[in-house]
Amino acid sequence: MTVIFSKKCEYGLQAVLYLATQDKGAVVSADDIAKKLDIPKEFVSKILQSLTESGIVLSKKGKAGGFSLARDPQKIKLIDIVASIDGLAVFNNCVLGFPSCNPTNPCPLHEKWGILRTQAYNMLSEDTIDTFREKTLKKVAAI
Amino acid sequence: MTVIFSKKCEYGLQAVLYLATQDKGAVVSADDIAKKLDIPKEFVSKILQSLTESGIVLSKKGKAGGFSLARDPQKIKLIDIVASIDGLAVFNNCVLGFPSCNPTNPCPLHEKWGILRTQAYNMLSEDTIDTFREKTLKKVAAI
DNA sequence: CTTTAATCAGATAAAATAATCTGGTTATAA
DNA sequence: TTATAACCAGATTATTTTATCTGATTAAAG
Repeated sequence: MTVIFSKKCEYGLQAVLYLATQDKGAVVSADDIAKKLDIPKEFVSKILQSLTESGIVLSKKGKAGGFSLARDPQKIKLIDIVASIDGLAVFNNCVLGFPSCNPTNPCPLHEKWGILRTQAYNMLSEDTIDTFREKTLKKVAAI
Repeated sequence: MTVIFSKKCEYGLQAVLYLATQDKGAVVSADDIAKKLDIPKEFVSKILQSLTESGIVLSKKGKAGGFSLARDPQKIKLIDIVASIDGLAVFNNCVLGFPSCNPTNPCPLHEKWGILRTQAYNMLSEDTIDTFREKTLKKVAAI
């Protein structure tokens, strides 16, 4: 099982972080990305297609084609990828699965979890992905 | 989609919290629990069966049978239910899905997420479920 | 031009999760 | 002692998620 994001979203985050380690304008094929990250090629290919539609990555067709970031890594945040793939329901839904959990009708964990989920949201929206360049390079090298 | 627990686990947590609102020794049928919580009867029934095997709840067979807590609510923590149903992998796995994410080979979010996940673990292991009695009663009444 | 290597779109398959069904056993209580 | 209402065990079905396949299109490079 995944932690909080779907596999689709995890792979999307990994792929975008990886693209952010490339030189500006560089194009990387889905096949290369899949190999570097050790994830299924066809799957990540589909995910990159959808991120292209969302305007997060650019695709270049034909021979020597592939993917690159649609904007500067200083202008992309992890929450953008999450919002595009999984959506933001995880930041609204009840951690215990109770229906309509809100301040008026809180579940027993509502307040405590509310604090954590705000922190989680911040973790994904405070930094832009250029911040993660070095760490991603190291991590990917070790896969 | 769920937040961090499977549906099975969410329902299990709800059911145990509900049992903790009952008078000591009181027996509640799976059908009653399902109705109060507005969740599928057959499904919660299976979950309660497994929680019986884990020694978290007691089952009483036959007419007027049902379920009750296997020990005092002062001795049960939410993490016990999570550990029994989903396991604790969620507190070890990489939030970005990278393989073998650890202090030696951290992903870009390793440290930040590590703090949050410790807090999440604490949230589930600090209090015993008797603490949640009042809040659960209110929440269930409003379903 | 033709070959090649890539994305793209849509269908399909496989696996995991969620939910239900069936028939059996157990125990209460009329 | 019989009817009833519950849990139990295992099988099955349904749904969602994950992953793959197929054929078409695109564009670079020989």
